[in-house]
Amino acid sequence: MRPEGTKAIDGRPWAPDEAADALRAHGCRATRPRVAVLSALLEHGGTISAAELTALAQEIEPGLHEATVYRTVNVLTEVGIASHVHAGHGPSLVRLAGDERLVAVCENCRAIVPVPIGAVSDLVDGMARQTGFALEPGHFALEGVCAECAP
Amino acid sequence: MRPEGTKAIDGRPWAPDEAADALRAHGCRATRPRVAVLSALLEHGGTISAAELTALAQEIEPGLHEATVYRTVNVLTEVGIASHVHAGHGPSLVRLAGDERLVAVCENCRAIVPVPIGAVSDLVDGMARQTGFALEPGHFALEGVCAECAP
DNA sequence: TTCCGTGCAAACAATTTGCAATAGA
DNA sequence: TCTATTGCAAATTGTTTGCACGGAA
Repeated sequence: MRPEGTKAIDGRPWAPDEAADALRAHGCRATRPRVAVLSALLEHGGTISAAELTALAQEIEPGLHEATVYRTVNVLTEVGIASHVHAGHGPSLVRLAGDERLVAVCENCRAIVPVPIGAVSDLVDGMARQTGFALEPGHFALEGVCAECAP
Repeated sequence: MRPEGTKAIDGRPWAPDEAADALRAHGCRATRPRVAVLSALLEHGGTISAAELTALAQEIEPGLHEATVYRTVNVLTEVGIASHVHAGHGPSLVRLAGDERLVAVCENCRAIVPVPIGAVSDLVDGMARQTGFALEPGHFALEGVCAECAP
């Protein structure tokens, strides 16, 4: 369960009905499947794969179909509630928008390690200055081997 | 055609029979399909998708099957001739090992932009020091919007 | 009531694998 | 010869889509 007071959508604290309210506030219908998906995402609070999100949402709404999760995630992304991260070989990951922390994924155990955003600000600035390329640090994951898996 | 004198496998200049020789030198059988795949990779000289590599190799060895390209790339990777890069949504990319330049992929036009390796050395050091996570900068691509596609 | 959204099944793309035939060393 | 490697087809995985029904607004 997400601790009370933790920042969620748009930086507001999370409340039980936030999911339905947020959906309506962003101009989406608050259907049971969508509420389940968004609640699961709020409750998890981190960066998660579609499969894991499906499993969590199905605890709230049994019978919910994985295709619905993908469609819902796409809707949430379009209206700015969620965003997705590409993580190398593995499936892409979902999280709340605004939580634009960079993540690193272990190539061995698939662990997701958050990276302080400041760690890449020089890189982003340098790329913009030298090549005009506008990096989107929230859209990709770094890869390597985590401390646990290192020999 | 790759210009004479350009660095290829192990930093040596590329020569017509290099593919077969390199395969044998690394303990692999130099079969026609493998020679075709490695020649295509040498000739291209850059970072390329499996589908593109298949097309190039089929110009040398018609009828070559895509599954063989995947298997060959895996072999080349195991023996240290090639390496692969994960590039966000798109398919993963192949290149010669030792060419560990970081690349950035445009989310809009899929252009592949090389990034000087020095651009991430601070990030790699910082991650190692602060979290023990050993980044592999050659294994993932940065993502963002290239100068051409920026508004 | 009127569409939007859902479940389902099927399509899809990228990649891997089992198997019998083939070709290097 | 004798095993590594190939082509082919089929399985896998992650994700998207067409369609007819059901439920929000």
